[in-house]
Amino acid sequence: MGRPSSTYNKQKLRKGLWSPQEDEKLMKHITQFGIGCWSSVPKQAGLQRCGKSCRLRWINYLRPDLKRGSFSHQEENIIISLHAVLGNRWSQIAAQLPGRTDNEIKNLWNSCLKKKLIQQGIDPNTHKTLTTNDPSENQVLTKNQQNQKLQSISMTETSQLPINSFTNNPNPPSLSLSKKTISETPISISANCLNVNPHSVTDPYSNWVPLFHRDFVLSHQIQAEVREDSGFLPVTESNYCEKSTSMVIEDNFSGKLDKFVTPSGSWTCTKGIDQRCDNGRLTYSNSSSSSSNGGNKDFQSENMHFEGFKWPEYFELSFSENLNSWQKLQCSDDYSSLSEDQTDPKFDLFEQI
DNA sequence: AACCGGTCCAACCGCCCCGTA
DNA sequence: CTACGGGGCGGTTGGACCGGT
Repeated sequence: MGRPSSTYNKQKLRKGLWSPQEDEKLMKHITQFGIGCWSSVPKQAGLQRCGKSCRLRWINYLRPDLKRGSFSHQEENIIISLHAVLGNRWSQIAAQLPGRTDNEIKNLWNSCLKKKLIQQGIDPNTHKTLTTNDPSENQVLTKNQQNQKLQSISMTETSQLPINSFTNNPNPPSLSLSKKTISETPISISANCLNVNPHSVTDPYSNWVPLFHRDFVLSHQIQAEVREDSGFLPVTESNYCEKSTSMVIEDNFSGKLDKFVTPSGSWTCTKGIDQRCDNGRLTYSNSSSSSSNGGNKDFQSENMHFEGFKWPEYFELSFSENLNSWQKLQCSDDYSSLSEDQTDPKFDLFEQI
């Protein structure tokens, strides 16, 4: 037996566009009572709508954290890149774009981005050049084939994710992970370095750095200019990490980030080693007495531990202007081999999580 | 001014998955 | 195990809007 059915939804329900009065009622209700059982919202809010309609209206229009206005070039590139990896999984794509809805992205894709890619000679379905005559290139993938593709994904099909401007960004830098595939058997692993390729060539249209993960999309919203002779990402914002920064983790990710290391001092996780995240936010504070200002600072994440998925392979990348995509130059298994080596001393540390 | 075709997007529809009893 | 309802998701649609004739 499910939940008791409501006679309310048997009444004549309104459809179509929402009036400002209806918006106001729904907004008032959510503001007052929060998001709960959508099926009971129409009755409680005095709306002649079905619960689903209310939910949709809230998610796609009334939600206060929605970003209005047209998509930026960066956002469009993210969508194209993520679509290459995820296909029409709009909700997962939307999860990488704060303030944007799956519906909005879907509409943008169908009305604009598809055409844009075709104009560039790229098949919007396969994200490969349209010149190929191989019929297998254009066929719809089966679910198994999709999974195989996700498992052995190449950089031409993966993401180029933005590193936003520190200098102009008043918000604390954040880092988010979203799960793209789920390992059949959860694997506890550790790795000793964030998989940021310091030698990445910057996107000619922006300062994006591709952060690639074989099984996950790593979206890194920290702005940095890539310095090719450096092992790390130099942070240009003078007061970056001055007080605290945070890490947003999605998809019930469990893991921890021990510390950032900067020339001016270490950053340690204030919540300690047992920190777990479930769609939560971790906060870090600077262990050094004060951070120096001015100039570039290198930072590195150390001892990043995850469970339930494999640590990514590490790729060298280059941006191809012709193909408008990132190309894998070479691949190192250093991290994946480390990650699966349970004799690695850091593995014990991870086991404590 | 009226008509027409194309574009865009808000909202609906149908399906699926999950939790509950 | 089954039935049922809620919620989420992707595909589709209908109407508003706009530019051209």
